[in-house]
Amino acid sequence: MTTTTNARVLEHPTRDQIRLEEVLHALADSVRLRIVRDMARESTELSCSYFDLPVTKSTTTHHFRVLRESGVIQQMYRGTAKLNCLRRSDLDALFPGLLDSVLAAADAQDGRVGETG
Amino acid sequence: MTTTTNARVLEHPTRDQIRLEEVLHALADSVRLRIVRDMARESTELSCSYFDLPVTKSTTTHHFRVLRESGVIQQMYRGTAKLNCLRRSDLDALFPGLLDSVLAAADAQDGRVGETG
DNA sequence: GTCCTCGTACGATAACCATCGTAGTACGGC
DNA sequence: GCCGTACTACGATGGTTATCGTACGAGGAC
Repeated sequence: MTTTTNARVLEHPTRDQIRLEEVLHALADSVRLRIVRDMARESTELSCSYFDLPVTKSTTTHHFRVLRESGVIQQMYRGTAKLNCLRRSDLDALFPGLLDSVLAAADAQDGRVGETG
Repeated sequence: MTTTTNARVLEHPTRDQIRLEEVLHALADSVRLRIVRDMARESTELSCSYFDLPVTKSTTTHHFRVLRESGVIQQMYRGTAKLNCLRRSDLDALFPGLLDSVLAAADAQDGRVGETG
């Protein structure tokens, strides 16, 4: 079935459906936290292949889906690529300060662990 | 072996050993988030049995251990009871604003979901 | 000493999850 | 139409976790 229907519709939770526990769970994985940090740093739409992750592509797909379904990121297709961006306004509206403090904490922890130099 | 050694010593991570991912994971469970919120509200040492949780005692023990080993709470024995308190100063020093934003987010979500009526 | 309460340890179990490999679909270039 | 790139779907797998029940230990009350 070479369906030409653009079935490439990605399910996202609405703002009201975003749950704190799921967001925390999404951020509690080091691979996903790294994705989120990269996205916050670039602050533009990035394709999945932009990220150089220490896992295979299928695992990458899995992590992006967890992030999307928890409401942390938004994904959209553009040609063969899939663009990702943080749902900053939604997260900031629901959980003021949460994302920023997580990002700052991750940066601070990198400094503590001392992988940067 | 009825060892009378006070082996009732509880392992806690030092401040430097606390890892953001583990803290987020600890907070990403609804039972544990509830415990943390109750502790933050009372802001005093509470025994495990203070909390009216929808799980059995052994599961409660498990959740308290996860919270302790991730560095979120401190536990100490006093007689037959075990007292718990948040490691606020450690968490605030490592992850400024994180705990407060999580607590505020949990309160806001309660308001949204409207279970308080 | 005898009980009671509080919490732990251990084993079991079922669910979840991070990971992979392979096979497949969607889209753009030629 | 054909191929390559980007990503997905599916099945498998091994590890972690949330849950329970039962049996046990530690300390206080009597």
